[in-house]
Amino acid sequence: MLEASPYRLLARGVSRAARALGAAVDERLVEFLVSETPREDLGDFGVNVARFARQVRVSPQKLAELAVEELLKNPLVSSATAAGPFVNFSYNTRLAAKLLIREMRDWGQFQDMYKVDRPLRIVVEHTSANPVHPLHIGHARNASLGDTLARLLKARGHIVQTRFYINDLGRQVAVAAYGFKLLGRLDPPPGVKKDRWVGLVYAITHTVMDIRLLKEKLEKLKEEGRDEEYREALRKLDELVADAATLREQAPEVFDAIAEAMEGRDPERDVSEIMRSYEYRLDEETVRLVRSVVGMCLEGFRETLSRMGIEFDVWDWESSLAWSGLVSKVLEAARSSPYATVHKGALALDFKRLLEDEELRKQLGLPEGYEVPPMILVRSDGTTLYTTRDVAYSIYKFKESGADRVYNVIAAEQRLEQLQVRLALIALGWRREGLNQLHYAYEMVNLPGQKMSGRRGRYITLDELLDRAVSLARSVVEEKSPHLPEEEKRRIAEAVGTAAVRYALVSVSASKPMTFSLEEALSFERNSAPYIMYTYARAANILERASERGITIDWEKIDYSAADENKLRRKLVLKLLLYPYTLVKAVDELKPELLVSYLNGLADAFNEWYASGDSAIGEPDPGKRNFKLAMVHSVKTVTASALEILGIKPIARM
RNA sequence: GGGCCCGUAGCUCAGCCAGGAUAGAGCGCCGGCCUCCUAAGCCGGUGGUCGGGGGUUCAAAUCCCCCCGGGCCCGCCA
Repeated sequence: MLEASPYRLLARGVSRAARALGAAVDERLVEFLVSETPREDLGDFGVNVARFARQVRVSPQKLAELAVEELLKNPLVSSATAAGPFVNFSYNTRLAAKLLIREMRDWGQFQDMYKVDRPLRIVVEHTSANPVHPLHIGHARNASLGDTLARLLKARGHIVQTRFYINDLGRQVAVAAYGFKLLGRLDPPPGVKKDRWVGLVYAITHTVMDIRLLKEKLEKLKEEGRDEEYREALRKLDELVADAATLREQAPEVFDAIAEAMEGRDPERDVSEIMRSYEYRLDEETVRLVRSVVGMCLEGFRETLSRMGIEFDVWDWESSLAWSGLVSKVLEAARSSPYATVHKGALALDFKRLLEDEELRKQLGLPEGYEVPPMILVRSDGTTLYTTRDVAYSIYKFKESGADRVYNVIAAEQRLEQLQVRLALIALGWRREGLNQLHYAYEMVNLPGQKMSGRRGRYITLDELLDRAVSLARSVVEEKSPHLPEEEKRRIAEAVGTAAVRYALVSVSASKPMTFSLEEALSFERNSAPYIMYTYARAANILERASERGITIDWEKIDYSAADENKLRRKLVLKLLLYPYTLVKAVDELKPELLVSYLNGLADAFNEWYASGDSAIGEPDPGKRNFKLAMVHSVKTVTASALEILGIKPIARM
């Protein structure tokens, strides 16, 4: 069926015509240029062959005519014409329908068709949120993209493993742990979700510390008479105090307990001490404390992510990596490396000479003269930096999983860091790893009118967002399907609400900053998860109603001529025919949004046909009824498949 | 100052890598459609100097250069 796609048909036609003229054209390129014709009378699909004609040294018209001859040899092509430089053709709908429906009947075989010949072992690392506050909308974009990427690659036949990197050696975790130490207890108050609790303690601790620090700075500025800076700092203090007040409102006793316990201490030193003790495992009490705090947060993450259908194969602790000695190994390699340097008095790697390698620059896609600042590896207090540990983690990911390739789904703002890690790998002798670790970058998500800050506890959590989505979905269910049992209404609302969020997040290209509007994601109209799910439920319902009346599809007695009888049926058949090709393209280009827009188009075609009143169940002719039901079955099957890949569970009723 | 990403209809976005046939969706707005397999649906209408200016080309939303606007990066943060 992949070969029956218009892309392959035209590519083969053009390439054979060119070969007859003694030249070869790049079939991939032809495929890229295929498009639907702008007008029905021109045929179904076409391609402009002007650029290939130049290559073959004939006129575009001539090449187009030859390609037409080639196309006409294929029984799937009912007509083909040359229109100027364009080669256009129309499908033999009956044959296309027959091919389609036969493959759809045996779904397993259908799925095999878009698998690669040689599967790769691929790791997708995604989400990896700092375990110090609940997940927010930005993490949701990361998680949705990452999980969908993994599902896409799996559907293509690759062996995929998803991993979450628990970043527990950073300063932020130490601050959170410090807060809990000052507070003297771990457990959240009853009814408070664990990650929310960690987030609150973290924000309070961080903010109280910052206020202390800023006050000290203010005194100094006042003494030194630096008025302008003083006023600037004073304004900042006002903001901080306002944030602190908001935080205190949420949990006055907790706030006061932490603030009081901090009196007379040196919080900066305390936090550094926690970091050092933890990274080098100097005392078990600190280890237990940090692990407990992080563990609470992760439990919250898991809960939230599972609502979106996201689970991980492996959770990697950054600390375990350090304790295993792998980080030290990287440092040793760095010290004896020809790229080692001292930058601002600290051990660092200088990539200048590495980047002189033109071949390497090309492989990494870096232009000539591209500069990368030196990468500092160790702080003066002896602790390592995130980037350094990330180098060790990269090696670990490849080694542990036997991966051929690793995708890191990480915000675009970390581009430089991700590049430095790759360069460090290459510089230190892990060349294969460096070349095969790819950064899947995505831009930020904005909520209209929101400014978020984890440090200050200013954020809308993903939980809140999902809850709101579900409750909106709930009210629609109540309105549209009041007769359903309570339990089912609840299930539908949960499925639809969470799916709407997930779907919206992968429908915009990763490279674009997006504005997430819950209202739009939940518009429940076209172009949304609810619309697609509704379409699926509709198809499922037709088959259900049919079987209630004792009507089942007799696959041996399908009258394929029915496919030709009206435009809407025809359109639907052709749309279905495009699925495998679309899926392959979405995987190979790492663009889940292609699958999203395909699903929209398929749902449109199905709903148009449905609404035209061309009833399947009401069809008196058995052969034609078999055809229509088989078509409904195909829509249901393809929709379910695509939704699953997007991490959305279709439901039969809504 | 240097670098990366984004700018397409009132709003949210496809299309740009791989240049070609009157630039596509959805939302919004206006007007229709439930005795008929689920109306979370369908049909019709409305709406665009593709940020601006140059260039390359038979042909530019798409390629190149300059400029403007927005975001991000250039930490002994992650």
